[in-house]
Amino acid sequence: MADQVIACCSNGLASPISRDDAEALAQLLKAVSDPVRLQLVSIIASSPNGEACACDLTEPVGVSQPTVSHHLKVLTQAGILTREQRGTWAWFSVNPDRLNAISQLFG
Amino acid sequence: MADQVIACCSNGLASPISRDDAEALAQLLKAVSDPVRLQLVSIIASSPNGEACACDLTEPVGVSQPTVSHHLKVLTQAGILTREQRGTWAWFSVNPDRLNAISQLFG
DNA sequence: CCTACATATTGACAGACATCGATATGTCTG
DNA sequence: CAGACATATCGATGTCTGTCAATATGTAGG
Repeated sequence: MADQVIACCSNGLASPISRDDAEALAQLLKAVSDPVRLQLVSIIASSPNGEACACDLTEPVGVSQPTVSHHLKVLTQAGILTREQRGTWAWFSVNPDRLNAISQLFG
Repeated sequence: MADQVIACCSNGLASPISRDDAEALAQLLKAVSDPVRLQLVSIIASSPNGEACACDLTEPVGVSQPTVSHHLKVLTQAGILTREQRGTWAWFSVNPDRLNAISQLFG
């Protein structure tokens, strides 16, 4: 399982990984392998309270609203972002565990 | 510059990153966002002396020789692998700095 | 309920990419 | 130099993906 690969000390690539694990990890990595999505994550992570409204994300990244919505969905489905509806607005925050998983894979 | 973003403590996403930085980082991340490439890196990293011959890489990942060659090229061009020709054989080793860059970005 | 606004979905399209078979290039050995 | 073998390149193909305009859905406020 990918969770074991991601586990503890030294990095998760210290022993050969199975195709299934590689497949799961690649899916997680793909989610952050896009410039717009990296910008979105960095903006959300550095916002007050660690959360940001979708309404404030379209302008700084310079793509259309549907495209931002699409990227937010990809990141949310990958478990990297958490979505919370608050009235009219959708607030997104970063899931640190998911990012740490990537960090530990290569660290 | 991407190198600054990758720099030190806490993670590199703690402040909003520019499109150019995001573009450079995404390119690096894309290189490891493929199941076959993740397997290749893990196999090489866990080999004796931290290096492996291309001849030993085709079988374990289960794709054709040209495809493996292609993936090795992508990883090498991204600076993740180093290629060394030794007679008939090509030996590949992992560049730890490059992986640490990713680790610190998310750590 | 109707209007205004925020967000998501749909459909279309262009570009990127993983993969393969065929072939070229390179290197050693006899 | 010829044959064997390792690796890279080429060309083709099918699939995935980022993007947008148009539209739908949802959520207040008057």
